[in-house]
Amino acid sequence: MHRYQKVHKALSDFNRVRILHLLAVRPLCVCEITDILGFATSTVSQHLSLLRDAGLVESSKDGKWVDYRLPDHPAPGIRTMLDLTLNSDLDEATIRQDRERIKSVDRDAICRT
Amino acid sequence: MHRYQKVHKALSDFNRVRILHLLAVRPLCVCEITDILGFATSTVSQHLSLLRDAGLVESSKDGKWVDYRLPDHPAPGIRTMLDLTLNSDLDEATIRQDRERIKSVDRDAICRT
DNA sequence: TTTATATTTCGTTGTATGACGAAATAACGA
DNA sequence: TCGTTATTTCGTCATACAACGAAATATAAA
Repeated sequence: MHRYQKVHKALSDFNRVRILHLLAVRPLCVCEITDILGFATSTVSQHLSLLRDAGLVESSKDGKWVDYRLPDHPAPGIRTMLDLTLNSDLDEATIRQDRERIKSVDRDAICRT
Repeated sequence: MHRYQKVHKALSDFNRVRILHLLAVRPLCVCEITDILGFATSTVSQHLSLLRDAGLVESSKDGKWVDYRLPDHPAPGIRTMLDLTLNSDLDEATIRQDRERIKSVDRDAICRT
Protein backbone atom coordinates (compact mmCIF):
# COMPACT_ATOMS: atom_id res chain seq x y z
CA MET A 1 0.00 0.00 0.00
CA HIS A 2 1.70 3.17 -1.12
CA ARG A 3 1.25 6.62 0.30
CA TYR A 4 -1.15 8.00 -2.28
CA GLN A 5 -3.10 4.85 -2.99
CA LYS A 6 -6.21 6.07 -1.15
CA VAL A 7 -6.00 9.38 -2.97
CA HIS A 8 -5.77 7.77 -6.39
CA LYS A 9 -8.62 5.41 -5.58
CA ALA A 10 -10.71 8.35 -4.44
CA LEU A 11 -9.94 10.33 -7.58
CA SER A 12 -10.54 7.42 -9.92
CA ASP A 13 -14.30 7.77 -9.53
CA PHE A 14 -15.85 10.54 -11.57
CA ASN A 15 -18.68 11.21 -9.12
CA ARG A 16 -16.16 11.91 -6.39
CA VAL A 17 -14.37 14.34 -8.68
CA ARG A 18 -17.73 16.01 -9.23
CA ILE A 19 -18.02 16.45 -5.47
CA LEU A 20 -14.60 18.07 -5.28
CA HIS A 21 -15.56 20.52 -8.00
CA LEU A 22 -18.70 21.36 -6.04
CA LEU A 23 -16.73 21.98 -2.86
CA ALA A 24 -14.35 24.17 -4.82
CA VAL A 25 -17.24 26.62 -5.18
CA ARG A 26 -18.19 26.62 -1.51
CA PRO A 27 -18.61 24.27 1.48
CA LEU A 28 -21.75 22.17 1.28
CA CYS A 29 -23.68 19.82 3.53
CA VAL A 30 -24.53 16.27 2.52
CA CYS A 31 -28.09 17.06 1.55
CA GLU A 32 -27.03 19.85 -0.79
CA ILE A 33 -24.55 17.57 -2.55
CA THR A 34 -27.16 14.83 -2.65
CA ASP A 35 -29.63 17.19 -4.26
CA ILE A 36 -27.19 18.26 -6.94
CA LEU A 37 -25.84 14.81 -7.81
CA GLY A 38 -29.17 13.01 -7.57
CA PHE A 39 -27.83 9.95 -5.75
CA ALA A 40 -29.09 8.36 -2.56
CA THR A 41 -27.93 10.10 0.60
CA SER A 42 -26.12 6.97 1.74
CA THR A 43 -24.15 6.88 -1.50
CA VAL A 44 -23.04 10.48 -1.16
CA SER A 45 -22.14 9.95 2.48
CA GLN A 46 -19.97 7.01 1.49
CA HIS A 47 -18.19 9.04 -1.18
CA LEU A 48 -17.56 11.83 1.27
CA SER A 49 -16.05 9.63 3.95
CA LEU A 50 -13.83 8.05 1.33
CA LEU A 51 -12.67 11.49 0.21
CA ARG A 52 -12.08 12.45 3.85
CA ASP A 53 -10.05 9.30 4.53
CA ALA A 54 -7.90 10.22 1.56
CA GLY A 55 -7.35 13.74 2.97
CA LEU A 56 -9.10 15.39 0.05
CA VAL A 57 -11.92 16.98 2.06
CA GLU A 58 -12.58 18.03 5.64
CA SER A 59 -15.82 18.07 7.59
CA SER A 60 -17.33 19.74 10.64
CA LYS A 61 -20.67 19.57 12.33
CA ASP A 62 -23.02 22.53 12.05
CA GLY A 63 -26.05 21.64 14.11
CA LYS A 64 -27.69 18.66 12.51
CA TRP A 65 -25.78 19.24 9.33
CA VAL A 66 -22.28 18.12 8.45
CA ASP A 67 -20.42 20.59 6.31
CA TYR A 68 -17.80 19.32 3.92
CA ARG A 69 -15.11 21.52 2.39
CA LEU A 70 -11.76 21.32 0.67
CA PRO A 71 -8.94 21.18 3.23
CA ASP A 72 -7.48 24.52 4.30
CA HIS A 73 -3.97 23.14 4.63
CA PRO A 74 -3.72 19.90 2.67
CA ALA A 75 -0.53 17.87 2.74
CA PRO A 76 1.78 18.85 -0.15
CA GLY A 77 1.04 15.82 -2.34
CA ILE A 78 -2.66 16.19 -1.68
CA ARG A 79 -2.58 19.83 -2.70
CA THR A 80 -0.88 18.95 -5.94
CA MET A 81 -3.49 16.36 -6.82
CA LEU A 82 -6.33 18.64 -5.81
CA ASP A 83 -4.93 21.41 -7.99
CA LEU A 84 -4.54 19.06 -10.93
CA THR A 85 -8.07 17.80 -10.48
CA LEU A 86 -9.76 21.15 -10.02
CA ASN A 87 -7.97 22.74 -12.95
CA SER A 88 -9.20 20.01 -15.28
CA ASP A 89 -12.61 19.17 -16.58
CA LEU A 90 -13.88 22.71 -16.29
CA ASP A 91 -15.04 22.30 -19.87
CA GLU A 92 -16.83 19.05 -19.07
CA ALA A 93 -20.60 19.40 -19.39
CA THR A 94 -21.45 17.59 -16.17
CA ILE A 95 -18.98 19.60 -14.13
CA ARG A 96 -20.25 22.88 -15.52
CA GLN A 97 -23.86 21.92 -14.90
CA ASP A 98 -23.08 20.86 -11.34
CA ARG A 99 -21.32 24.09 -10.54
CA GLU A 100 -24.17 26.00 -12.10
CA ARG A 101 -26.71 24.22 -9.98
CA ILE A 102 -24.98 25.21 -6.75
CA LYS A 103 -26.08 28.80 -7.24
CA SER A 104 -29.74 27.88 -6.98
CA VAL A 105 -29.32 25.42 -4.14
CA ASP A 106 -30.72 26.62 -0.83
CA ARG A 107 -30.04 24.36 2.14
CA ASP A 108 -33.18 25.45 3.94
CA ALA A 109 -35.35 24.81 0.94
CA ILE A 110 -33.83 21.41 0.22
CA CYS A 111 -33.34 19.86 3.60
CA ARG A 112 -36.41 20.98 5.52
CA THR A 113 -38.90 19.34 3.26
CA MET B 1 -14.99 10.54 -17.30
CA HIS B 2 -12.46 13.13 -16.32
CA ARG B 3 -9.08 13.70 -17.86
CA TYR B 4 -6.97 11.90 -15.27
CA GLN B 5 -9.34 9.10 -14.43
CA LYS B 6 -7.27 6.46 -16.23
CA VAL B 7 -4.14 7.73 -14.50
CA HIS B 8 -5.66 7.56 -11.05
CA LYS B 9 -7.03 4.10 -11.73
CA ALA B 10 -3.63 2.98 -12.91
CA LEU B 11 -1.91 4.40 -9.84
CA SER B 12 -4.44 3.02 -7.38
CA ASP B 13 -2.97 -0.45 -7.69
CA PHE B 14 0.19 -1.03 -5.71
CA ASN B 15 1.64 -3.59 -8.11
CA ARG B 16 1.45 -1.06 -10.94
CA VAL B 17 3.29 1.45 -8.75
CA ARG B 18 5.92 -1.22 -8.17
CA ILE B 19 6.34 -1.48 -11.94
CA LEU B 20 6.83 2.27 -12.26
CA HIS B 21 9.51 2.18 -9.59
CA LEU B 22 11.22 -0.63 -11.51
CA LEU B 23 11.14 1.34 -14.75
CA ALA B 24 12.55 4.33 -12.91
CA VAL B 25 15.77 2.36 -12.56
CA ARG B 26 15.97 1.33 -16.21
CA PRO B 27 13.81 0.11 -19.11
CA LEU B 28 12.77 -3.51 -18.78
CA CYS B 29 11.07 -6.13 -20.90
CA VAL B 30 7.99 -8.01 -19.77
CA CYS B 31 9.83 -11.13 -18.74
CA GLU B 32 12.21 -9.19 -16.52
CA ILE B 33 9.35 -7.47 -14.75
CA THR B 34 7.53 -10.78 -14.49
CA ASP B 35 10.56 -12.36 -12.90
CA ILE B 36 10.89 -9.62 -10.29
CA LEU B 37 7.22 -9.35 -9.36
CA GLY B 38 6.51 -13.06 -9.47
CA PHE B 39 3.14 -12.78 -11.24
CA ALA B 40 1.97 -14.59 -14.34
CA THR B 41 3.19 -13.05 -17.57
CA SER B 42 -0.36 -12.32 -18.64
CA THR B 43 -0.98 -10.37 -15.46
CA VAL B 44 2.11 -8.22 -15.93
CA SER B 45 1.25 -7.64 -19.57
CA GLN B 46 -2.21 -6.44 -18.55
CA HIS B 47 -0.76 -4.04 -15.98
CA LEU B 48 1.65 -2.67 -18.54
CA SER B 49 -0.96 -1.98 -21.18
CA LEU B 50 -3.10 -0.25 -18.57
CA LEU B 51 -0.15 1.92 -17.59
CA ARG B 52 0.52 2.65 -21.24
CA ASP B 53 -3.12 3.61 -21.89
CA ALA B 54 -2.84 6.03 -19.01
CA GLY B 55 0.29 7.57 -20.53
CA LEU B 56 2.48 6.49 -17.63
CA VAL B 57 4.80 4.24 -19.63
CA GLU B 58 5.93 3.81 -23.22
CA SER B 59 6.91 0.69 -25.09
CA SER B 60 8.88 -0.34 -28.13
CA LYS B 61 9.72 -3.64 -29.74
CA ASP B 62 13.23 -4.96 -29.51
CA GLY B 63 13.27 -8.16 -31.48
CA LYS B 64 10.97 -10.59 -29.75
CA TRP B 65 11.02 -8.50 -26.63
CA VAL B 66 8.92 -5.49 -25.79
CA ASP B 67 10.74 -2.89 -23.76
CA TYR B 68 8.80 -0.70 -21.41
CA ARG B 69 10.09 2.57 -20.01
CA LEU B 70 8.93 5.75 -18.38
CA PRO B 71 7.87 8.31 -20.99
CA ASP B 72 10.58 10.71 -22.19
CA HIS B 73 8.18 13.61 -22.58
CA PRO B 74 5.06 12.92 -20.53
CA ALA B 75 2.16 15.35 -20.61
CA PRO B 76 2.45 17.94 -17.81
CA GLY B 77 -0.17 16.37 -15.53
CA ILE B 78 1.30 12.94 -16.08
CA ARG B 79 4.76 14.16 -15.20
CA THR B 80 3.48 15.63 -11.96
CA MET B 81 1.83 12.38 -10.94
CA LEU B 82 4.85 10.33 -11.95
CA ASP B 83 7.11 12.57 -9.90
CA LEU B 84 4.81 12.33 -6.89
CA THR B 85 4.68 8.56 -7.20
CA LEU B 86 8.37 7.96 -7.74
CA ASN B 87 9.43 10.24 -4.92
CA SER B 88 7.26 8.32 -2.47
CA ASP B 89 7.53 4.86 -1.04
CA LEU B 90 11.29 4.73 -1.45
CA ASP B 91 11.32 3.63 2.18
CA GLU B 92 8.76 0.91 1.53
CA ALA B 93 10.25 -2.57 1.95
CA THR B 94 8.71 -4.04 -1.20
CA ILE B 95 9.83 -1.14 -3.37
CA ARG B 96 13.38 -1.31 -2.06
CA GLN B 97 13.55 -5.05 -2.54
CA ASP B 98 12.21 -4.75 -6.09
CA ARG B 99 14.74 -2.13 -7.03
CA GLU B 100 17.45 -4.21 -5.45
CA ARG B 101 16.48 -7.25 -7.48
CA ILE B 102 16.84 -5.40 -10.75
CA LYS B 103 20.58 -5.35 -10.36
CA SER B 104 20.83 -9.12 -10.50
CA VAL B 105 18.30 -9.56 -13.28
CA ASP B 106 19.77 -10.65 -16.56
CA ARG B 107 17.39 -10.78 -19.50
CA ASP B 108 19.32 -13.52 -21.23
CA ALA B 109 19.42 -15.68 -18.14
CA ILE B 110 15.73 -15.22 -17.37
CA CYS B 111 14.04 -15.32 -20.71
CA ARG B 112 15.95 -18.03 -22.55
CA THR B 113 15.12 -20.78 -20.12
C1' DT C 1 -39.86 13.57 26.07
C1' DT C 2 -41.53 12.86 21.60
C1' DT C 3 -41.17 13.94 16.67
C1' DA C 4 -38.76 15.30 12.67
C1' DT C 5 -34.58 15.98 10.04
C1' DA C 6 -29.65 15.01 8.66
C1' DT C 7 -26.22 11.79 8.44
C1' DT C 8 -23.97 7.41 9.01
C1' DT C 9 -23.81 2.47 9.05
C1' DC C 10 -25.31 -2.02 7.42
C1' DG C 11 -26.74 -5.65 4.16
C1' DT C 12 -27.65 -6.62 -0.62
C1' DT C 13 -26.96 -6.55 -5.64
C1' DG C 14 -24.82 -5.81 -10.00
C1' DT C 15 -20.63 -4.53 -12.14
C1' DA C 16 -15.55 -3.73 -12.44
C1' DT C 17 -11.09 -5.55 -11.77
C1' DG C 18 -6.89 -8.41 -10.51
C1' DA C 19 -5.15 -12.82 -10.86
C1' DC C 20 -4.59 -17.06 -13.45
C1' DG C 21 -3.96 -20.59 -17.36
C1' DA C 22 -4.75 -21.55 -22.12
C1' DA C 23 -4.86 -20.08 -26.70
C1' DA C 24 -3.41 -16.77 -30.21
C1' DT C 25 0.15 -13.74 -32.17
C1' DA C 26 4.93 -12.09 -33.24
C1' DA C 27 9.70 -12.70 -34.04
C1' DC C 28 14.00 -15.18 -33.67
C1' DG C 29 16.82 -19.32 -34.80
C1' DA C 30 17.66 -23.98 -36.61
C1' DT D 1 9.82 -24.08 -43.07
C1' DC D 2 9.33 -25.53 -38.27
C1' DG D 3 10.11 -25.09 -33.55
C1' DT D 4 11.15 -21.98 -29.65
C1' DT D 5 10.56 -17.90 -27.00
C1' DA D 6 8.21 -13.45 -25.75
C1' DT D 7 4.09 -11.17 -25.49
C1' DT D 8 -0.78 -10.35 -25.93
C1' DT D 9 -5.53 -11.70 -25.84
C1' DC D 10 -9.31 -14.46 -24.06
C1' DG D 11 -12.24 -16.85 -20.66
C1' DT D 12 -12.82 -17.75 -15.85
C1' DC D 13 -12.92 -17.01 -10.92
C1' DA D 14 -12.68 -14.50 -6.67
C1' DT D 15 -12.72 -10.17 -4.70
C1' DA D 16 -13.58 -5.07 -4.56
C1' DC D 17 -16.66 -1.48 -5.04
C1' DA D 18 -20.58 1.72 -6.38
C1' DA D 19 -25.29 2.13 -5.80
C1' DC D 20 -29.46 1.36 -3.20
C1' DG D 21 -32.93 1.00 0.79
C1' DA D 22 -33.49 0.10 5.56
C1' DA D 23 -31.97 0.56 10.12
C1' DA D 24 -29.23 3.09 13.49
C1' DT D 25 -27.44 7.47 15.29
C1' DA D 26 -27.35 12.49 16.26
C1' DT D 27 -29.29 16.80 16.73
C1' DA D 28 -32.99 20.24 16.38
C1' DA D 29 -37.71 21.44 17.17
C1' DA D 30 -42.24 20.81 19.20
